[in-house]
Amino acid sequence: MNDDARPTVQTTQTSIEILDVVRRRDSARLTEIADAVGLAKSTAYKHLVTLEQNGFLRRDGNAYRIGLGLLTYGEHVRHHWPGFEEATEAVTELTERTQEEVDFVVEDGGRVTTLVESYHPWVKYDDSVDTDSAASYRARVGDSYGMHSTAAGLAILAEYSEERVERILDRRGLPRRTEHTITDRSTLFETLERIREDGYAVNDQGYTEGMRSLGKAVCGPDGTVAGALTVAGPTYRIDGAVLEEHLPRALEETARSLEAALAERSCPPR
Amino acid sequence: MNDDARPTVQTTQTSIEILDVVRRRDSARLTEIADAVGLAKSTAYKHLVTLEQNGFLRRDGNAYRIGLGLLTYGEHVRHHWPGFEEATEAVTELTERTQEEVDFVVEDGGRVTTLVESYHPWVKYDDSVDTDSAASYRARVGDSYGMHSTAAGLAILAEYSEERVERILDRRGLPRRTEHTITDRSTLFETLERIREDGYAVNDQGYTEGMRSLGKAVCGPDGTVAGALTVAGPTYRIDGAVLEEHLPRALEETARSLEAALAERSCPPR
DNA sequence: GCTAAAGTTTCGCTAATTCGAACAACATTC
DNA sequence: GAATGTTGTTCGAATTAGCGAAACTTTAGC
Repeated sequence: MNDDARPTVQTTQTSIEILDVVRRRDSARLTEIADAVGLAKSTAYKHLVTLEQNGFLRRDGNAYRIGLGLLTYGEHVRHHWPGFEEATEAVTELTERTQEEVDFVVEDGGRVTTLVESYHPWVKYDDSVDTDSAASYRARVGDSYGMHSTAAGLAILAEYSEERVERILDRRGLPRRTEHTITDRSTLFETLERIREDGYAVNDQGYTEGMRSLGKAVCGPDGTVAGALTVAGPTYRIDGAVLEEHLPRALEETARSLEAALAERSCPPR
Repeated sequence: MNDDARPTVQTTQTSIEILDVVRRRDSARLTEIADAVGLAKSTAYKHLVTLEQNGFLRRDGNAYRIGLGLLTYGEHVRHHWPGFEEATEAVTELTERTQEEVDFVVEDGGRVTTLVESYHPWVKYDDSVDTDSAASYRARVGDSYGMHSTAAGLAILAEYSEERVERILDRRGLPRRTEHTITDRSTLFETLERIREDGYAVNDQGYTEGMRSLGKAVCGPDGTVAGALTVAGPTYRIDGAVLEEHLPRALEETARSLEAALAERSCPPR
């Protein structure tokens, strides 16, 4: 049936789909899972046992959750990602300077994934206004987003060739998140042009209503894009001189020093 | 061949073994992987394609590494773990107070896994002495350890029934890490008795030569063990009054306030 | 430009996954 | 407290789909 070019292993695919169901529901039981992926109970059961034995799932009574084994893999990716240490320092520095939510993201498969986030005790949202929406929409390590709906993603796209951008669009489309999300290609390419002129990207509530963010691509020692730094906050604070001068300058300077750190790491001065 | 009681899915098991190989080698190529798990190249190839398509692996040229998809799962576990927020606060508080490496760990399958670690810029090791060994042996989120070789693990074991401890020992044994590791059962049970008297566990270089740590079990609202807090540092600093008075008191107080926070979370006062 | 090694595809065989049904263990309901 | 429904677990048979060997293509080294 599946005449897709690339050879795959369906059993593994099924196991992965089960993991996906469990993650999305946070907790799921056998019958529920079997229904969701369209498998016989007995088959799903065998998958669950296998995944549990390897620590990919954790069983609590008859409910399955994601297991700690996957934590080991996740942290491995982070700590072995080229430039992780330097990016963490840059995020810390920029967080202290701006007192806003700062993240470092990387592109993967046409989407951006958060690799480093502000250590949260430092970032306090004003309790008086919409704390909930702002706080609950914080980027979390491991979260991934469509590139067109985040400042960081736009900043990265602006560095890519037109055909590379097209390929990503073909694959991922331009799904709408809010009223302000860019949803057609011509607007996107105009925005990218603007970003190249300014040197940084602005995303005005394109992902979350009431949140504005700035992003700037960071190049690695080989000249290719290593990722992007992003600063985000509520619209009432990311405004005026902060939006147009203060944050762009801070972003620019931190990005530059991060690029320097990355270059130094790859060819140490000694 | 496999006459183990529990029904499993071998294909998935194979995929997991491949992931394990890639993680341990940090980066591996097709032939290398096929050899390591004892598969034909063509078979391994299909697994690799499947895992890559799902973001479990990332391909850089012909080298495979762990993919960002697994980061999503890993962070999900952390943030959905009952009491994660409270444990993070406790770790931060205890780190500031002690200025040493602090972790919160949980038991899983007879081993302990680090769920929260000190945010590292705060903890600086004295550059004058063995920085390398101490710094490189920092606990990292997702790392797991034998319970008998860490203070946190011992503290948890001391709360378990004798038969539960026996079951864990049967499964995991008492592998030696250093000259000081507890490797026989009678010594272990004596140590556990001592821990119950003192109210906290001390691990004197049982995991890493030159590192000493203290651990204290933390109970959840239901009375069962939720995890353990641990403070670790080089032997020259974890000594004398610090070892016998200051750290035990800090650990005790933080553990108590964490238990209070966990209780409050499960039955909010409103 | 040749050789060697590595990655990719094809294809038949057989082992292993799959499903359905039967069994056991709980909860729920009357 | 018996009966009924639901959920998890085991078993067996049919067939799918995972596996390995070899052919093919591409890349790397000399």
